Amino acid sequence: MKFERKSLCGAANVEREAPAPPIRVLIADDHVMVLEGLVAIISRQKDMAVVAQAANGQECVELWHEHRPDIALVDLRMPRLDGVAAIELIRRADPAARAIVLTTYDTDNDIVGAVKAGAKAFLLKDARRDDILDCIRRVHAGETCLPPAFTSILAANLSNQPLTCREQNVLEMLARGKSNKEIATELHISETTVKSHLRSIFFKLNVLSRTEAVAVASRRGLVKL
Amino acid sequence: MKFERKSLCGAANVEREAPAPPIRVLIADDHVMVLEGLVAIISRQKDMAVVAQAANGQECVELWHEHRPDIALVDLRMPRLDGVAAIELIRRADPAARAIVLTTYDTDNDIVGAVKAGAKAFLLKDARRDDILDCIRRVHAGETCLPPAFTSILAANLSNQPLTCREQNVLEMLARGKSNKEIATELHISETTVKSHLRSIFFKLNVLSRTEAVAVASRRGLVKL
DNA sequence: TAACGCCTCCTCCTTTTGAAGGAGAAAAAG
DNA sequence: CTTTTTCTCCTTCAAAAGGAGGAGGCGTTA
Repeated sequence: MKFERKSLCGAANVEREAPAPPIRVLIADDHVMVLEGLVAIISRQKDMAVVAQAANGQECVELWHEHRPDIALVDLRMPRLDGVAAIELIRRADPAARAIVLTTYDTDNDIVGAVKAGAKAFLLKDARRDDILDCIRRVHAGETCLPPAFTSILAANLSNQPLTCREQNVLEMLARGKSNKEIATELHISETTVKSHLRSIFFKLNVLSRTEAVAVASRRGLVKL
Repeated sequence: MKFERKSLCGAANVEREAPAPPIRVLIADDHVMVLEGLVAIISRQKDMAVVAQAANGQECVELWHEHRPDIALVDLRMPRLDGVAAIELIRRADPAARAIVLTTYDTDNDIVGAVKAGAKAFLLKDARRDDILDCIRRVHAGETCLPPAFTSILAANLSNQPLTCREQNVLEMLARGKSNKEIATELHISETTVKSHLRSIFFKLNVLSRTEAVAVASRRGLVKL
């Protein structure tokens, strides 16, 4: 505020002669409703411009190389190449690239991967108009912004040891309501082994029973319904 | 096709003199991204016009009375008044009103309620552009359209007996991973009674175990995560 | 090579769950 | 006022799940 006042005259002159260039935004989302919505919202801003739209992760990476936007808004769940992979590819080519992740679920397990991939911010799909615009401006200014709900998930997920491949298999069958015996048969292992994996799962998820494990797994998005 | 050919000349004349009035659409969704997206997509069509936008169910009903649109696109999950209730209110005032339900999940339990409330069609939020426009035109023409995934859910839900209040309580605690003993304590009933309710639940959900019950309940949206 | 994590399997033991039967009381619907 | 539904509780019994502890094979990495 003070800065603006101080240099108000000068700034006005500068703006008239050479207005600040708009923030160039790339949007990637396979949901046409969301994609179009973001385009409409962002295009309406004077200080922003949508330079490209992608419907999947692969297209997102290609268009990023073509247009070199200031900010990429990237959906987590996309066909061909998911959001995390897309962000990784982009940031491998240019570590300074700034990506904001779009996600429907604040419980999404992939947000951990997204942070590791270098995402600067998260936007839930139920974000308000101002949240969206604020977020873009802040990230463009070099800040990051994580919704409060995400902090706890990140903490939980970073501290918690990840499930091993086999444990993941067992968990998925658990979530389909299979019994130990059924799991053993389908995975071609003994029932004892299944129990063994289950104990590890219970420990890692910090639960006491298979039922609770299914509940937690479903809540955290560890298994697809 | 044959009809169009037959009266092509006449139709052309009519269109030049008095073009068919556009389909007047009301859109209700609390997600600004989706709302804006639909507005953008629909506004671009020559034969459609967005006459009002609502951010919650209450607003939706009010704006419907004010504008009397041909079609209302209504999100299921909205604050203040959910989609089902909004559609009920609207159709109570005018049984000829046509509503299309927007939903994120094709497993959403509320779709049964929406059908009962008189919804004419369903649109998943990952629908393609053409699906959306087709759906609106078909409903305006008096047709209905239900995505194939919905048919089975409707069949399952309409045939299945609903859970009693007590059974619902037990199911919710089940989904939180509680044991029979814990459920009994919290509900101030004996463990045998809990088991009794569980048997009814298993029968109604057509499952064999508590774990499977939680899996199915979570899939069908019978319990909130 | 040694340490480590992962997957596999074992035994012994306790607790929990689920099936199957019946049965009484209260409330809602007819 | 009946009938139906719902909720409550009982017994008995078999099966499933879970806890504790140990152990061998295998591949990777320090």
